[in-house]
Amino acid sequence: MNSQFKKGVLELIVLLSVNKRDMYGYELILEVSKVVDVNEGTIYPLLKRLTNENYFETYIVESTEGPPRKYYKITLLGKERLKELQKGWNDFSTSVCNFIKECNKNE
Amino acid sequence: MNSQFKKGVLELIVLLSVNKRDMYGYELILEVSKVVDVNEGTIYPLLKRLTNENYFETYIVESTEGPPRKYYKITLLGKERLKELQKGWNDFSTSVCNFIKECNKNE
DNA sequence: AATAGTACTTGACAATGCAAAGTAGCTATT
DNA sequence: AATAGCTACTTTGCATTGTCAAGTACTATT
Repeated sequence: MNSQFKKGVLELIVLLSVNKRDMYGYELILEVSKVVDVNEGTIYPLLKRLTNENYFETYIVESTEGPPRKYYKITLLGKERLKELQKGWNDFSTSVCNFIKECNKNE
Repeated sequence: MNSQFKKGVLELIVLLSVNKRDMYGYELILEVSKVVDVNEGTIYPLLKRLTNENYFETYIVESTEGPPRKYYKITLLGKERLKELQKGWNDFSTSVCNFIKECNKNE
């Protein structure tokens, strides 16, 4: 799969997921993987970035199945960012899809 | 606009455009700009890359309106690449859109 | 000759994703 | 108790692609 397509979109997918309910990193990797293939080394740094940008808050919860889990919770700012990104993706993807349709029409 | 979304997609748009008919760089910038904002410094290097990868062949045509134009013509290999990219984009964008729908359903 | 539009080139830079390696805790099997 | 395997997070170096800005150069218009 063309990994370039994912650029920027993973942020949207992660924001959407955490917006539904608080999640921890490892769980998010499994969740995001349902949509697109993704790497550990992509998600964890992304979560750190989104936390630094105040889109997420975090808290630790002990686990009986392994090491403690760092949960991510979306902030108000995060919800705004999500809204913005979602509109951005929507506009972008529909205009690309329209262009593709136009191009394939004349064949 | 989120410039990350464009990653990889500009290649698709350029391939689609040149697949319709031979075009020169400056013309392509105007064409691509109908779909998404794009920069000179993005398109020309991209055209060079696609030519190096044998997706395009080029030829020069003199112009009475300015400097000579370098036209790009898609190759057989380019057509295969286009097909592949188009399927890739299609799969990717529909799965992202489905995920977004799923997430927004429960609200 | 000065300006504006056409046309192409290039270099330094930023953002994001990937691969790989490492740390560490827990559980089950041997 | 030692090993393996799963859970969970971190970090570093790298590749790719897009942006910005500056520069070259030709043509037409004022």
